[in-house]
Amino acid sequence: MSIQRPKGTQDILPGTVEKWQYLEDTIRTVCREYGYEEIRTPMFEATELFQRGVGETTDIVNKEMYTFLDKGERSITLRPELTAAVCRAYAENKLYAWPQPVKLYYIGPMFRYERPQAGRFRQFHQFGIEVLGADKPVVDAEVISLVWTLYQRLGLTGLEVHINSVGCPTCRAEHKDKLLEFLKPHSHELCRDCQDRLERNPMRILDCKNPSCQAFTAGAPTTLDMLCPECKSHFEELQELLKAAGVVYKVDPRLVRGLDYYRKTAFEVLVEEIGAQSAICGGGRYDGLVAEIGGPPTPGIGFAMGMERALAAIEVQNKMPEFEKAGYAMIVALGQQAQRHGFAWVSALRKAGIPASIDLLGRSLKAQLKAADREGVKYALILGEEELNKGMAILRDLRVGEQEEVALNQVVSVLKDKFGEGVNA
RNA sequence: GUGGAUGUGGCGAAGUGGUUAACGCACCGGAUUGUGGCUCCGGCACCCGUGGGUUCAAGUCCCAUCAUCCACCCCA
Repeated sequence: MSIQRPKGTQDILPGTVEKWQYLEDTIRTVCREYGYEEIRTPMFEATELFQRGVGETTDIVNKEMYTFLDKGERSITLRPELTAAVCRAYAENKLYAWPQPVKLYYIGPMFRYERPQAGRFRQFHQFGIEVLGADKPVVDAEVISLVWTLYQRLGLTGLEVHINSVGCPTCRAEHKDKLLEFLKPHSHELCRDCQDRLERNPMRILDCKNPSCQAFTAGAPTTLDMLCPECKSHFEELQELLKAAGVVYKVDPRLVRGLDYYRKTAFEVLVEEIGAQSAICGGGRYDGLVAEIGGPPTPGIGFAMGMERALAAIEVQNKMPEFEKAGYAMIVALGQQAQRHGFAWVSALRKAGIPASIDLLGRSLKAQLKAADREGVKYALILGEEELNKGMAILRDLRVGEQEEVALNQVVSVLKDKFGEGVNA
């Protein structure tokens, strides 16, 4: 096997696509119920969009982007996430002129250059939503409640919804000062990673998993401690609304999301059972991002859900439904003459809305029936020389094991009858 | 980028230096001429990720390389 798929990518084969389709269908249903509409943006964008939109200090921009020059010497990047792109589309297509807020969702592949592991891929899929043009806490609550509803619909249990507020630029700056003040004396005792973070993004030290760092930061001021009145009441109102909606959540003051654009609300949904990469969903508010990209000042909030991780969770919790193979009719033709007739009959059946197939390998009767049986075929229509001469066909019910002769000109109506309402369902 | 584990037919899996590389599943064919699901019989790896090396002899030892998996960083 000389050529294989690129590292961190997957082939989704029959037998597995059904699961994806199920997930996608469930997502679309919930989005429809919530009044969200789908948006599709390019798989690649100008590199600058992500540099500005996601943030120069983030790992995504620093080490995880698939970036290349196209033939016109433009720097292009395979989308590592979609929030920035959706904001770009909002500004570029002047969606701010539409009735606000604009409620969007997307489903599709994202690309990040990372070492793959359980729950992490170079090409992975996200479902996400973005609400643009609304800044009230109800929006935050609706977004979180949509995720909550989706997981319930999928039958998932034991999920933890963590919420936090990282404040606005004003209170965040204040927090940063206080935090540095607190950490400086301990700086040499922090782990090597946190030493770096001290320079780069001190807030992230708060969610360092290193036990000793956690010990040092136990009493550190959190963003919650420093919220300005506006941010504070926003966060409080959000919690009231979540309670009202019956969403079970946990306030996690140490929840800090990796992307630069977050303001106020940040949240995550965790599932422990799926491995080290347990964040199944992450999101938050990003007022200011649209303006950053060149649009009018526009508040926004959204989240992204890892579909591979969601599928993993559904799988470990045994919540994946069984997918039965769709029953169809199989034309079993014997000999060239019969095959020609049979070929015409498959077309006729299909035209009548009855799913039908015919042997494509020129196999023996026995082999054809065996294959039909394996594929879960309900009815086999056997056409041989004898039958053709009589203008008949044998209709065999493979489930029951009984058969009868049917006049060829009645085949369609008889089968239509047998398949009943299931045909077009 | 760092660390660990693994690498035998489509899949799972034996093989602890020495003749023709077990077995199970799957697949293909057959068991009186045109009938599936059970059973029985038969077939299916010039070769053990790749390249070197050690040895009279290697799937079995050594080195390198590649790939996959898991973990770290970080994230969905």
